[in-house]
Amino acid sequence: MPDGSPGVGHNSAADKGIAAKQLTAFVERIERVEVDISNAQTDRKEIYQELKGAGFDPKIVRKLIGLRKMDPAERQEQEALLDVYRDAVGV
Amino acid sequence: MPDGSPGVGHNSAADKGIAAKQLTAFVERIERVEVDISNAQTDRKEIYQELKGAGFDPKIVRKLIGLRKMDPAERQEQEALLDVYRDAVGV
Amino acid sequence: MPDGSPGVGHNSAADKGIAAKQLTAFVERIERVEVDISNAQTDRKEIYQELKGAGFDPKIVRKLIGLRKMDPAERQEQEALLDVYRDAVGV
Amino acid sequence: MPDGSPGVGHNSAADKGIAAKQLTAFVERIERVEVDISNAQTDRKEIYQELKGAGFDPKIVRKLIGLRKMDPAERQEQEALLDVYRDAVGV
DNA sequence: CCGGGAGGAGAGGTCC
DNA sequence: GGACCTCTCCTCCCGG
Repeated sequence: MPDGSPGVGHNSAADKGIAAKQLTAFVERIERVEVDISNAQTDRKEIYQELKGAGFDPKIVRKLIGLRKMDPAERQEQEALLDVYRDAVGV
Repeated sequence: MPDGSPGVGHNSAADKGIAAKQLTAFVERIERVEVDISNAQTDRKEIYQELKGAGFDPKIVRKLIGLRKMDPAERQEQEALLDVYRDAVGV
Repeated sequence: MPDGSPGVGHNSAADKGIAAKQLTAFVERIERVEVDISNAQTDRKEIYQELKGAGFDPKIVRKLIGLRKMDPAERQEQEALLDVYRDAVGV
Repeated sequence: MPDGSPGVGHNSAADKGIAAKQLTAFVERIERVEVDISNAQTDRKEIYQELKGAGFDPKIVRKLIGLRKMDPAERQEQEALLDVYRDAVGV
């Protein structure tokens, strides 16, 4: 056993220790970014509350934002097609 | 202890048995309806595949069906409001 | 023009009519199965309410049903691995 | 009409202009926080990829993180109850 | 075979 | 306190 790993002979326990450290590090990194996500989500929620207080309809605003996210060309295409379908089935 | 419950004296074990039977019954009932749900979902999926094969856009058809689910008056209201918002922000 | 299609000469309008019929048929088929889905979902919800009334915890029952859905071998594997991870990070 | 609002007499057009500005401001604020959310989500995704590359099972790690989010007392309660239920239905 | 996107389920917040 | 409804998360399916 020529290597310099900690522990001589069977070193599975040491390996497990390394893996445990690795895993813990990953988990903590994830939890950190999840804090960021959660904070931003809270911010967004507050904006929607504010917006509602100002008399805007949050549901419609969500749709609006969804529209703005789309590629303009594609959005237009889809809206045109939807109009065709609506006409076809009579909505 | 005048009742005819199985087991004399402490009958907590018997109670647990009863609860176990109850729980199993509930679980099996749920699983049965979930089979129904799953089957119907499969059916729907197949229809969408068929529809796609016929040249229709499944995504748009989903929107169409969503529109049909809405109350007509409310749908019109929301669409009108959305138009107002779109105009306001320039979408 | 020997056929009996409505419209003479160019029949794109007729084609659109055909497509409209097709689309309507698809939509109605979908809506029919969605009624089935909705009914079954309602049934399930009622069972959960009943079960809650009997003193069982619906949330845990959901997990239980999830476990029953899994392949036993795979379930055991995943539980074993989770135990390893829990031990590693100390949960 | 002593105020300095743009437009004389009926000023609904001006009001609409104000509302449009307000709405645009809200929308842009929301979109800004959504950028933050999206960035953080991307970060998390990358960590999961990295973790997977290191030989960990992402799915199980997700469960692990879910467990860590829970209140310890409540977590133990729920796990105990789940064990009871599992025993009852034989999982 | 993997990544992205859509659908469904679960959890939390809100209103009654 | 319960019921509805929304939002988030997870899973599954399709496309590359």
